[in-house]
Amino acid sequence: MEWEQMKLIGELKQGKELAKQLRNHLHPSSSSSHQMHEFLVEKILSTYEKALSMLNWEANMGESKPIVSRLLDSPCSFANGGPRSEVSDQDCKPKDVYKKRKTLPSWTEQVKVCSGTGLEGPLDDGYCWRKYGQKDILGANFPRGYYRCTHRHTQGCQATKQVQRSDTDPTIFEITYKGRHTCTQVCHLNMASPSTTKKEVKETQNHEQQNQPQAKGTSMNFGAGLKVKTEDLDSKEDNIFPSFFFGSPSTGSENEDNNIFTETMMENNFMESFSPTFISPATSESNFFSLSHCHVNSFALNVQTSDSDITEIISAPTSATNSPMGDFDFSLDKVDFDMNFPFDNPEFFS
DNA sequence: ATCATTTGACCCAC
DNA sequence: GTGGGTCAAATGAT
Repeated sequence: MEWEQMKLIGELKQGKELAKQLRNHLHPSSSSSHQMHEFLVEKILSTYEKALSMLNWEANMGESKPIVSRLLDSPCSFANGGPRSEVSDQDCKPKDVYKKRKTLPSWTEQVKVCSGTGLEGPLDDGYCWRKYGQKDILGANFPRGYYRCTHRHTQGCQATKQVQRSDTDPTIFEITYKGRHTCTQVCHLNMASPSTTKKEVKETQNHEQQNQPQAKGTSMNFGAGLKVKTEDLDSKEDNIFPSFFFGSPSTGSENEDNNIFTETMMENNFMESFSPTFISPATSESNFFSLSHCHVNSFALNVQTSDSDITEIISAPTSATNSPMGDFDFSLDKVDFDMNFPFDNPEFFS
């Protein structure tokens, strides 16, 4: 077994331990929500178990290359994108590729932006996106923007998203994510990175000016105005990803319109800190504690087991990097990170 | 010079 | 045939 795999396994184990710690903090009370906590935490543990067993399986198969790399190298894998990707059709018939592309899991978030708060466009979700297309959609007042991960070529990350401004409520952006990030994002540490957001704002504002003028302003202010509703819409086939609903306990409202942070924001910050895999000593702590200011109340969970091969492939390598939180529910108010989290453990940041 | 966006064209699914 | 998703050359921004 190669060093990368051993390291990966070690980190997965660490994640497992962290999940256990989380379970300890979310000690079950009589409320059903806590039962849900317990259930979700158990799912996390089982996910890690799966990942570990898969790694062992890979090792037993005599493969020495890291799984993700192998995945991305595979000419027929989903990682090579659509039918007109760089890969020749010798090994992959276009139809097959399309089939596989179709199996990419997707989920939709509705990001609401309130005018007057300085947020006139969809908040950056923390990932680096590159726009590769825009389409006027039939029956839609606003064009749909197509974005893919900036690291598609460098790291083979196949994550894409579509940004569609709502017709009924122009302050709502429907963001459909497809595929999980397999890249090691670097720019996401800057939550307010305007790399794509400004563009999204600009493009939508252009239409907005045509259709329904609105105040301008693109400064990124996380404090107010952003409302996120995450839906699990697509996924008739093989959605393996959860949907999250962020509530704002400070407001006391059950309405998800009070949500503040997007799933990916949470994912990027919390999980980047939670999963030691991509953590850096210089940034981990600040990111980690920045979350303590988030009012995260609950995540609505919707998990489906996959029956397609490709989804299994996707879920395995990404579970430890991109979606380790996908299956559990937590309330930061209730989690005492300081007690058990090994910040001062040098191995943690290895 | 490099990188990101725009936009018309292409391809596939329906 | 049409609509949606993607590509890639042209263009723009830094």
